[in-house]
Amino acid sequence: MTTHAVAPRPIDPADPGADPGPAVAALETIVSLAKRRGFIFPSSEIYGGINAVWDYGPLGVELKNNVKKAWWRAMVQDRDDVVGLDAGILMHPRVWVTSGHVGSFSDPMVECATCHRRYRLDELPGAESLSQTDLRDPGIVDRLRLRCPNDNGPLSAPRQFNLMFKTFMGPGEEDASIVYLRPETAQGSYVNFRNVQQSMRRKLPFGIAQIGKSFRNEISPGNFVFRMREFEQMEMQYFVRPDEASRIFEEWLPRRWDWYVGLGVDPGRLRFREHQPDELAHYARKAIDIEYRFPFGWKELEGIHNRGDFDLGAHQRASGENLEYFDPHTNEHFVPCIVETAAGADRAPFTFLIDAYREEEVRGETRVSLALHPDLAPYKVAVLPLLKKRPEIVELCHRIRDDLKRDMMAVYDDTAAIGKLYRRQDEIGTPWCVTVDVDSLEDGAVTLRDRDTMAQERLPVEAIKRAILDRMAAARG
RNA sequence: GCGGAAGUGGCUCAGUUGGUAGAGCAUCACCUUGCCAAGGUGAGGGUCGCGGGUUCGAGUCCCGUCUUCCGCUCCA
Repeated sequence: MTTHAVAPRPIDPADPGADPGPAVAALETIVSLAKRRGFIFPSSEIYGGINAVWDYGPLGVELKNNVKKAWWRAMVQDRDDVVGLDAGILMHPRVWVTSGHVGSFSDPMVECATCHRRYRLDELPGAESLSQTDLRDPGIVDRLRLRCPNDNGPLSAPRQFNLMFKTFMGPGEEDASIVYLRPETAQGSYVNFRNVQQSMRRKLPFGIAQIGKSFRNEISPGNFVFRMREFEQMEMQYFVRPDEASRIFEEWLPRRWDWYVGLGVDPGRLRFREHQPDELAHYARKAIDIEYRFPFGWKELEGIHNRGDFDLGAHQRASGENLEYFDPHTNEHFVPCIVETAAGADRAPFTFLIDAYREEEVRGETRVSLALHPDLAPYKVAVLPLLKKRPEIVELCHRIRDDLKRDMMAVYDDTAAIGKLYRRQDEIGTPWCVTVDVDSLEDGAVTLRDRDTMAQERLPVEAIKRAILDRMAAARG
């Protein structure tokens, strides 16, 4: 059951959205920390790197997996109206024709030689009604004497900007075997609508949740992992009666907002932004983004879309298969409408990282900590010896760590003085440390230290795991 | 894709008019200390993004290329 402890901010399309604000960490700081501490590395770095791809390091993959786990928990495990799916990255090529991606993802573009502005050829005055063949004709610009609307400069021949990655299915590189890497996971849910609905005996409304990689040849990737060419999505497609679509769309807004806030994101750095009619995607009836105030401005974190019956309707027409739903209560047949929540599985961890970043001046030194929600932290607990000279202390540390490891990510470290060991864990967001000292050997008690409050509590060794699990449950609310 | 800026140990940077690559932090070892980045001694780690050119000699000058950042454009 979802609670709404935090009221969503009102939608404010007039908000300029350019002010990154002073409270957010600088992008370089996050990039640097991410690399230094093993969260995110540039891909193929020893070869000079590859544009717009980043690799998750040992801590990054824990964080990202935890984010995906939290999303799956909220979306599938906690709900009885949403089921999971893991469709292929490769799909039948006709899927992308039907979805509109082949058409509007591969626009013929022309560029002005003097001002370098670019235009969709079919949107230039005088070219609106050209056929697909004409739009691909290299001589079309000269033939129609098209000039740049901005400065009347000469325009280049049309070039294809296909945002989909292509590859070849089968050993022969013939045209017939070209397939695309999916640019979104959603279509896998749509083409499996009937399979899921029938095999799981679902009645409307119900949803299909998917987490998986998608690929887009973005024109301008960048801002670290914000826009990558290979990225991961967490998408949920909710199938509804047409007369309920608007109401259900509105219901998902606060749910998704609360998910971020519940995992620790400062609501002051979140906002809703509704798409204006002229920026709506071809499939969308209504679209509202949840935006986060990144170091580089307000940017989309997640999109919530009322897609109407565009998707199943289009697939039904193109495939010739019946994708209608029969409502046993009203005896109606109809094509379900879809409310979609589409979140970035890279943007979300990125956001949690930025939002959790804390700096504090302590005696001239900068103390960095990541106030990550316990569910998201790569390590839940570090077991540390106050002194490592006594073998019994090290041995007790290992015993405690091994026991904790059965239930959570736990780590042992003894390569520095205790203060430094604590701060190392602070910097990677470990919420709790367990410290074993000489007294522990006598009284069987150890110190449990909290990352955010630095409060210490003395607990019997046997009570440590229960105490941590209780605190994790409490943090989950 | 265009324009601008920048690439030097893991990170942040210094490196004079071309003359054998440095610092701080980090990492590791040992000694010391023992609850919040303590101190001492030492060690490892860089063919200066990559490729070519000029030069007796290039981190430094020239060309190309890749990557990152900023702006424009674009953006499901």
